[in-house]
Amino acid sequence: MQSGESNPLREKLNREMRSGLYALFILKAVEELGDTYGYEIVKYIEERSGGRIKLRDATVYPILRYFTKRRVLESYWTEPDVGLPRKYYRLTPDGRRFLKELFEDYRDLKSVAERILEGDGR
Amino acid sequence: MQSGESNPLREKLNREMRSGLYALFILKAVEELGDTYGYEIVKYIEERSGGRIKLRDATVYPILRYFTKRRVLESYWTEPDVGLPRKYYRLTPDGRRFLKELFEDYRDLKSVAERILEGDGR
DNA sequence: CGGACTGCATAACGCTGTTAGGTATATAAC
DNA sequence: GTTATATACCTAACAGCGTTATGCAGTCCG
Repeated sequence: MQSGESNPLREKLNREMRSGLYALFILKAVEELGDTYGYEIVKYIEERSGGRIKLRDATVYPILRYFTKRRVLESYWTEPDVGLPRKYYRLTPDGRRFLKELFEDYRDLKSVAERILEGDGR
Repeated sequence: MQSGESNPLREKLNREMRSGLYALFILKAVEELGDTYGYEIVKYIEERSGGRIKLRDATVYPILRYFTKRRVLESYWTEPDVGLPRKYYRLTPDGRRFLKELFEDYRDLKSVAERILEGDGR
């Protein structure tokens, strides 16, 4: 994208690698930002990744609703005097624990991937 | 699985995180093993990951064919005097270059994930 | 008044891995 | 001899995901 890539197969596999981390990125963003909303999450991840991860809103909003349904997040609407209504999200206590577990899994996967791909630990 | 996990949501997100790396794991296995075949790839990855990554054959064989169609891999059958016929795969020259690129992308994603999740580099 | 940015939502689509089968040989256990 | 396990490959049906495309709507700038 920013580098002159144009290999469709490479881009496809890149998307696949990234997409598995979206849910974790979003939860982490909510943890970092405190009470926050979809659009801000997208911007936060984009900025944090140096512009390398650009989530679509059609990716983020369903994930937020999905987590809300499962009590990982909770949400509420605000009606500001000026501007559009916003739907805010924050981690529930269960969600906080869940994010910790998921983060451990991520670390574990990282070490497994390093073993397979970079020959560490053997 | 081996640890007493039984949180379906956690398992689902774990699967998603892992699945994005399958193609890369398989290509890396072919690079490491030289001429090799599906069953051996599954065992190699399982052993290399300390039993944490167990690919299904129904996952691996379609991926091998997919890469073969795109000239990343090439394949040939062997008819041993004893045992079952095997379909061997190896990297093509293009495939070798492609794997290098993909490996760079993986390293890049890893660093981006660390920036977002572990607060490195900021 | 038009464009860019903000802010949320849903439907249709394509692509993946999973699940669940099928076929087949070799070997060890009972 | 028959069952179980390991080896070795394949395909079809399904569920789930992100992408694409589209809609609505307020704010701000030129």
